[in-house]
Amino acid sequence: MGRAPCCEKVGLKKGRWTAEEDEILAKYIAANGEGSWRSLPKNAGLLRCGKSCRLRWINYLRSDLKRGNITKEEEAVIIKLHATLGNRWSLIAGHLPGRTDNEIKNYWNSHLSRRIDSFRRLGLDGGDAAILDLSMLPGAGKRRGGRTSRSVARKFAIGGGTVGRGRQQQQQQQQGVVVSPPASLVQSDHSVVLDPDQNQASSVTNEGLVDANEEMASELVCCTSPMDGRLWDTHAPMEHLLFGPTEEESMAGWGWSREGDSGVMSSSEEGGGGVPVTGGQEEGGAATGLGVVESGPELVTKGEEEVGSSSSLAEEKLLDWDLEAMEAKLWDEAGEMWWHSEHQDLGMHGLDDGGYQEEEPLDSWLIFSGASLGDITALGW
DNA sequence: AACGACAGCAACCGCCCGCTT
DNA sequence: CAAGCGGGCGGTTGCTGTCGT
Repeated sequence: MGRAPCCEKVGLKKGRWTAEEDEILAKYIAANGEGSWRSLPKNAGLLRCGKSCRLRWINYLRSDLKRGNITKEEEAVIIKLHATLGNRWSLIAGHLPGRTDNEIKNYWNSHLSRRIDSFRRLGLDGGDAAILDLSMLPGAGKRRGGRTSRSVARKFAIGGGTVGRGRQQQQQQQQGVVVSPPASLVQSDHSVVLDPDQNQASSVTNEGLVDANEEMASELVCCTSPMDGRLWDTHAPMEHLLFGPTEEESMAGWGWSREGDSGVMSSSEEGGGGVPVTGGQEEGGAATGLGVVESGPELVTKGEEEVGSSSSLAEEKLLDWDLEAMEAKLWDEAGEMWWHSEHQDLGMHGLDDGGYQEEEPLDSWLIFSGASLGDITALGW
């Protein structure tokens, strides 16, 4: 039994607002103030739904709006906050004066989700996505062959996490309930097939150590789920992950062509001393994407209450990470860890000369491994 | 020049929540 | 306590301009 509609839709105008309508609405609100949206159209003489009036005012007519030209700084804030808050656009907008949730949502869906997805596939983190430009990618500048069309996105339930993802699933995510692996990994035409069961059985288990040995390193790929931040792995060959299905989409030239070159997070000693990665809530484990240190502070499960109570703290922390302190603490508690990876060879960090970088910067690792601010908070930072 | 595909954006829709009655 | 209402939020859709063929 649904709610009654907010207004009688019969005889009401829909679609684009005209300048005349804008003027009427603006003048009415200037004289009478905001609120009473249901009765506003009638009182103002507008043939519009009250909700439509509210939306038009909040998103476009308010005087304190910036509108357009989102800066790099704002973009970075959006990316960081989205990493923790997910699609809670109103909360994100609260950190960006003059920006509305609708504007941020649209910007994310049309610009950032695509970019982040691209860089995640390359094994980079969201911060890099904020810095680097899509135009760096091969084939950039051509509009075709880029973003998945909405019809296809709907078909395969992909596309920035906004298509085909309902409120219930979002709540499950926030509460730490295990959700399905990202459809982009499961059903994409990149031939990357990630079976959750396989995930259980492979080196990155829900509660086990990341235990990648050299043999696995030749084929194991770690991916961060854009849906829930979990760390997934796949035994799909790297080139299947990174390289598009067509020549046009090929990422050739990005330095991943060497056989066996893959990003694998490893423990310092095989089977011990490493960083356990908890990926779900089964068996009582915390639902985190970050490898939570077993000997560290008590885990905080990401139930709705905890998330809600710590969200503002998390936002502040996210915007002001003390990475040095985090790193020191993590090293103290987790022991040695590093990226057993040459994924810096991508060239995006300027190491396209084939140089080997043993240690991955912690911030990259955290983001890549899907750490959320809840995780960081749980670790006591 | 015409057409189709796509991106970007404005706006709508349905659901949820808090408050009031 | 239940129902209704107002408002807010996130997801989705439809329109329009742009680009490539």
